[in-house]
Amino acid sequence: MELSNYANIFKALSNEQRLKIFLMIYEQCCKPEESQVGSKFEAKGGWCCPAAGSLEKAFTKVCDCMNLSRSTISHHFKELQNAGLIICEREGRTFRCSVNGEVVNAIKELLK
Amino acid sequence: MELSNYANIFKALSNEQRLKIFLMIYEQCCKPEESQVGSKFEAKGGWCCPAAGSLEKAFTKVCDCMNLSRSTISHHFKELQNAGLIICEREGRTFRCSVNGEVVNAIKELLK
DNA sequence: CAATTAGTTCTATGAGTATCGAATAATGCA
DNA sequence: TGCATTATTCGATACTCATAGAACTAATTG
Repeated sequence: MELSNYANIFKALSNEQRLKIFLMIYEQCCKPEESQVGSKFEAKGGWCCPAAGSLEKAFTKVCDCMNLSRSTISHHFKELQNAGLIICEREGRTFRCSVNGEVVNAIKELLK
Repeated sequence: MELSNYANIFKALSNEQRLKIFLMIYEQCCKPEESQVGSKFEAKGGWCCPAAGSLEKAFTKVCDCMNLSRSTISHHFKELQNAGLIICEREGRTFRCSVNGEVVNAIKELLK
């Protein structure tokens, strides 16, 4: 991976609101046990992660947790996807979202 | 550590030039074996890391490797220090610089 | 097909960032 | 003490970013 890719990943995580969005998704997808109890984040009606490793209705749920307009949140999702940090697939009217483990590992490798 | 601290750390690494500066210092301080041979970065007259874990004349050396004005590089050093990623101490006319392991570990912990 | 729900795109705006060159300060040496 | 070296600060500029609201598109459901 190029230096510029790493810079883009860090850029995606450099905004506090966007970092929060990423961590919500990360927590739900990669640490579901922790997240059900005492999560730093709260979703109306609970989070629920039916398929392991991914989060259904991710956009909707994130919107419910944050004081940002939907357009801004949409923009942040795009940035996270462009950086390769998350992967979203349409599921009817909503999105199922998962974390790209390879990218997360790349960060860990860089700082090994 | 607060979410905003993490965001600041990522912000410091989000600019490609600044990331390069950080990685030069990181490589010299934390992976000296690798860096002496076949480093991605080159310093006039070699790097040399007399005291383990720190890099002498860091600013000067970084300036020699990069096509940026000294004022810009100075600014980038400040950002890296403010984020807590590096620690610089004056040594005569130059600076000895080291990586703040705690902050690096905090990133790894966040993505554990 | 009409109505509803979910998310996107466009446009505007204020704030922040990267960069440089010039002026300035700090340090050590002759 | 004066000079050279090293780094910082200042001011300007062009650029990027975060954000909201309005208009729009896509999918589902009655």
